[in-house]
Amino acid sequence: VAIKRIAARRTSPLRAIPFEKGPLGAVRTRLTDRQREQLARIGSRMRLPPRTTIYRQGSNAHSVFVIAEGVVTSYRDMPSGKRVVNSFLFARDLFGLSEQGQYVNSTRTITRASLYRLPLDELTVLLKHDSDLQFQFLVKVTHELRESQRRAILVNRRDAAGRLAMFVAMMREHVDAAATEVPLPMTRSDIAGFLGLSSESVSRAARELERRGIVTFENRNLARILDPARLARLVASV
Amino acid sequence: VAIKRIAARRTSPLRAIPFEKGPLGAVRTRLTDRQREQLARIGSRMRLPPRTTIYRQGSNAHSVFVIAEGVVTSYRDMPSGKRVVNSFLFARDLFGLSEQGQYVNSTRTITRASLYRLPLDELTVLLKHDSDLQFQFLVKVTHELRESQRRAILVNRRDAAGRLAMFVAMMREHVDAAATEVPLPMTRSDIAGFLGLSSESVSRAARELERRGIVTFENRNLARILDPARLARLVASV
DNA sequence: CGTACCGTTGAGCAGGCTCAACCGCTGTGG
DNA sequence: CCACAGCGGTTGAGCCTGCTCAACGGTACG
Repeated sequence: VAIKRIAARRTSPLRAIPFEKGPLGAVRTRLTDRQREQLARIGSRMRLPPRTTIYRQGSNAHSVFVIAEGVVTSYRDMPSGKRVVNSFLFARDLFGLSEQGQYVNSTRTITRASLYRLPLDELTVLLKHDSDLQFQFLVKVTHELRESQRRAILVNRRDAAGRLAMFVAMMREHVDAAATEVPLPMTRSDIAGFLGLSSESVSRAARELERRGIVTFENRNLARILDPARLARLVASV
Repeated sequence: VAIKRIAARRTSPLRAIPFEKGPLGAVRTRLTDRQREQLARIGSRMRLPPRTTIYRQGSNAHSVFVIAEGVVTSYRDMPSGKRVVNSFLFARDLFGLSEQGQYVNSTRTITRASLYRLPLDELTVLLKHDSDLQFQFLVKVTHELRESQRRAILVNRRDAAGRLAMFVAMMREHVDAAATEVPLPMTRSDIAGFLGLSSESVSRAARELERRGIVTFENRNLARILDPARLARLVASV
């Protein structure tokens, strides 16, 4: 069943921006049917309900995961009790970073999610034998690195409203660069952990953006962009 | 000349922690003589004086670089004039991340440096043909990603002294995990940009660590760890 | 030897954190 | 179907820490 599901996908299961521009780069972001089939052969599909821990930091790393559907968060619990959210992951994102055989972060579903689980040892062999496929992974990890750096820049801002504006803009990209409705499936605490703010500050920042008429937060899981131009200016004014 | 220099190296030109533990993982962190030779064939060596810009953000990305010797900083200048330092790079580190044909960060030497320049198009071809070599790059980029996440955690700390302590501990790793003398070749501004602090706060944090008897800053480019145990505790208390 | 920049120190301010109380939604069980 | 319990979210008061602006000292490089 899993094989059929992956093989049937027309779009690539991995999402990333290529190293290079141009037609060659564009081609590289997609997998061939044969590669999809190979991944499906070693992988298995998992369906998980919301708020389910996938693995914990420090546990033995056996697999890498690709999201077919749903939203996942990658985070670290610090000794102080604070939770740092590294990233929110969406369809076609890859996760399961390990170091010396152990996962470095914990991951948990936010929405109901469907994942492909790729055993690490088998994936390693496959990547060594298929350099095109491996190149996809290289591009993907490189993309993650850039995203991580973007987050670092985001957190450098002093003002909470600016950080939240950047966050809304980032989430917007996952729907459509021109979308006005932006779903925020994660909790305010998750957002706070990602932005390096307290959840109170996230609340206040949300109210601030509403006061300024830039974004409204219709309910806890939906933001609406009222003034795209001013949002863009605020985001750019780092 | 460049070919000889790379081929002569006994240690791998790339530094990273492998995905997996065990002997297999250990082997993977090293390149074969043939791979070194191949990299040398497409690459050229550059020697640069201190404080020399290697490339600027937004310029056309033609090459990837590997550091043979010296220290390099990767940073972004923001519209507000603030400079965010993404990373400090040392011997065997890889840099030259690009997106759609353009470099995403600027890079500059801190000390005198010796670099291997690898043209991107030739490197791409080489990686596609040598999946073992490509695997090294994959491991390397993955390592960079983890480092970037570590920095994100670091910056989440509220206290300047704690951030600076983590920084000193990080720099210490580049010498020896047990070293008491830690060279800091970069300026206070560079450190501030990396830690997400003002340079004044870095100064005050340095004074604070001295006051507590944990670290002394003997001169602008050398820190001495006085109390490793308390430093470790401070670093861990995130 | 001079000069410009790096680094340090001080004063005052602003913004985010903490603690605390309250509100509102959601989901569960009777 | 409704009531209640619990948690996520919001709002307020006061504190704390890092930022800004400013002046001064030191050092490295031309």
